[in-house]
Amino acid sequence: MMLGGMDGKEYGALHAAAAAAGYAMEADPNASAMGNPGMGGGAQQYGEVNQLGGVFVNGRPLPNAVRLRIVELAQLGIRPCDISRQLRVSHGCVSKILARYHETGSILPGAIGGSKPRVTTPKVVSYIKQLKAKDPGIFAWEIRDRLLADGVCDKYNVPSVSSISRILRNKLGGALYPVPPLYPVPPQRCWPLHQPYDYYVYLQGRQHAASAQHLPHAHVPPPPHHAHAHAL
DNA sequence: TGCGTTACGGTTGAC
DNA sequence: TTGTCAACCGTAACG
Repeated sequence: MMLGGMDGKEYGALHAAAAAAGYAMEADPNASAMGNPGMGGGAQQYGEVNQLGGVFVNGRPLPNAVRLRIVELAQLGIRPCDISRQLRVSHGCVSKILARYHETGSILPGAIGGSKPRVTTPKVVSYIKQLKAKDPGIFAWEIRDRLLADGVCDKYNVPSVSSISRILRNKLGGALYPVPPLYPVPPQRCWPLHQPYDYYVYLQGRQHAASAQHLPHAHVPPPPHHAHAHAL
């Protein structure tokens, strides 16, 4: 099937994204819950009904097929409000999915759940131990600077001063290695706030790792150019 | 009327 | 095993 207004390349890319998403209705626990027109949905299993009469599962992403359909219809030049009515998905949701598609090139929902990757890896801890052994009076923030300067960590995964302090206290033993006061402490920021896209990619990879194993390769959306423009 | 934004109640998964 | 936390979700409502 070829869609008007969309060349083969675009359409192929769209479906590649869907394929990478798993796009297996059977594999999606929500898929059969969608009894909406145009969704290819099966029998209603569970879920709530929105104002448009569409079925959704609160807290769970729309099935990939529906997400794909939204993008397809938009590519055909159909207005978001019409897509919303046709698929019985709230216009806010349509707007969100299209905005994400335009930004990342992916129809995939974000990774739900999980927590950020650990920054205090064994390598980092061992390096901190070395620094502390060489200079027992070193400040936590100095250690942090050294981790950056020596390339052990980058600005996105360097532990916070308080984390370093905790490592010194817990893993090195406060009695043996008295921890100097943290002050003066240079300004710092927390990891997820200034580099959300890295985390997005990390979680997305993690979440889809299982399903992507038997796919040629997962679709990795291009980094949004302003991913952290308003993240702070 | 169309649409971007946001509060809300919910789910998820690592720690 | 259980609870917490911080990410995500879609809907509904507002401007």
